[in-house]
Amino acid sequence: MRRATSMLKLAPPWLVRFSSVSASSLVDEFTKFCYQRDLPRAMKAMEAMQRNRLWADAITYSELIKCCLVRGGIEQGRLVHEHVFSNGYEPKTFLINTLLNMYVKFGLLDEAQKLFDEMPDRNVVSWTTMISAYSNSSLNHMALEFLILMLREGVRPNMFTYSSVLRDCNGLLNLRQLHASLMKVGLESDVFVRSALIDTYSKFGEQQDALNVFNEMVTGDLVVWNSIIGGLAQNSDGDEALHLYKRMKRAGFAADQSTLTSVLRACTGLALLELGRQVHVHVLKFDQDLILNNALLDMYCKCGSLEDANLVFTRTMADKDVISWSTMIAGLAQNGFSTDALKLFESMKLRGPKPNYITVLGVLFACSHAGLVNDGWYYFQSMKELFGIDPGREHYGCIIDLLGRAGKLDEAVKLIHEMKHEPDAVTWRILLGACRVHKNVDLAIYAAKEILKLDPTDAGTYILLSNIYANTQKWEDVAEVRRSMRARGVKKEPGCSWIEVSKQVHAFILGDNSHPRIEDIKREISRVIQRLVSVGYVPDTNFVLQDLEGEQMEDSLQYHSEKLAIVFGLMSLPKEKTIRIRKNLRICGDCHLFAKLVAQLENRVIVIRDPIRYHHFQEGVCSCGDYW
DNA sequence: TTAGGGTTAG
Repeated sequence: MRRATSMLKLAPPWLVRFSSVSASSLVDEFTKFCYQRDLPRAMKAMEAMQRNRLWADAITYSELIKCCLVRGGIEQGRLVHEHVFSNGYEPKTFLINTLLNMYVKFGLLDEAQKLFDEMPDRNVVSWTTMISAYSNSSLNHMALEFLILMLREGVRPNMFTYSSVLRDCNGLLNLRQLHASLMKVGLESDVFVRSALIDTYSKFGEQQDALNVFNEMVTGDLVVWNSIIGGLAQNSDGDEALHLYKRMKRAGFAADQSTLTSVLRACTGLALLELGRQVHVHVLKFDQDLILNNALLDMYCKCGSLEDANLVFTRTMADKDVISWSTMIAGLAQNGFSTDALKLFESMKLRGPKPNYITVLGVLFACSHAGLVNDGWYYFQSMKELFGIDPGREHYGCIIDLLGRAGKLDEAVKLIHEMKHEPDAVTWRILLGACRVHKNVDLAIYAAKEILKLDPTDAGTYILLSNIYANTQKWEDVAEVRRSMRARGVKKEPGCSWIEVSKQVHAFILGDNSHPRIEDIKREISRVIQRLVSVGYVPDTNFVLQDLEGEQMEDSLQYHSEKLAIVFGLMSLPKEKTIRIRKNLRICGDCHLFAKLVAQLENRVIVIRDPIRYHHFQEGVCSCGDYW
């Protein structure tokens, strides 16, 4: 009796309680605690059940495992695992799947794999859980391998499996095969599968396929719309992305953070500042969303409105990550505000996140832009030591630009040959830009030939090369270049400039007279040129190394697309409004001079974004420092 | 019990 009493004293209170209840009420108590999400009591009850060789039903355990995931930890999860396999109890596949999912959610792939290997019967859920786990861990080859093994075992994939595995495709062929096989079993109408298909086709740059999948949709949801809008925006088809955004709204869907991020990206690509500002109003609903705010910040930077970007960065954004800082630093540098970019980088080092690969690119770009050769070299040579980042091809590109800008062309070539990475077309184009500024024809020919070896479709480089040969009267070489262009089907892209006026985008294309006010614009250009000539403007017809990408000598200099757009801006926008233009080709020397003088004479601010650089013209100077 | 969409450079 004394012994029994002492045992009771030693035993924890819950054991005393359960020792007095029947087996079925023990399980009932456990079930109750599981559904009440009372994890500590459920765990104690489970221990008592184990002592008494009692088990509950699989759904109750699955509730307990959910509770471990939300409120507990892996230790409790492992105890559940141990219990459901104890004393010869054989858990159903459903329950093992739940445990499998638990290990995956805790990030314990090895343990999940071990359990999966030991499973007597694996069903589609078991396989899909593993496929999804590998897919989320970026082990795409494993996910695909599992799909093959699953098919070999005769387990048929369902919509869950396909929507997981689609993003693991290692090639377009693979994607088309999966697309065909899911169509055979009629799974293409599932919204998850459809959005995964759209997303994956977009990632491979197959926009038409993505659009086909989208257009076959009868009923879809917001994510499907977001997939197609996002895919188009990421593949530089901003116009189509914005068109579908309007359709989405007409179809009755309200934009969420993901939609607005993609819409902002489309505005960024098209330099549509006014539309971007309208989108900003909707962004205010999601003011804590970091990704969306970063996209907003980038939109203002790339649309050339650094005032707005600064306001977003300093006032709106409570949380900032390395992307926010990098965006702002690169934005300042690209728009010609190098000193501000470097100051911001200093404050990032003091109170911001750790800089990454892209942050350093922005910093080097700022140094190059401001001609800070020593600072650029310092950051380049110490980036590994200071920030733990190995210089990549792009960092070398900035330094080649830095040397080129400073006129150190020989050193730039030496660096290209010394760098660890194989130079690509971009590397050689940077050198070519320096040759243009410093009028080094021989080196320009060398760089142009290197570009064409790597990118035989680059129309601008063919034309540049042909112009150089024409200028030095090497007619056979001119003919050879033209032959190569024809043979490869390379065509000169006409110069095009876009300007946003009263919520409408006006496009001006060289040689195209379809704009309703084209005659007025041409008359106004003549008047403006007359005024400019009176203050000393002489049209610059030296195109040989001026015009990199194509608005040609034989075309009328006077009607280059950016001149049409600038003058249309003067005619249509109030005096205090900045004239903002986006171009598809690099700005030519004459248009650059024209813009500087117009800005001065008409007391206007003009911002032109070409494919590579930004030009802020104000009071007769350009933020690019005449280097582009 | 298993699934899909958004941000910095080039």
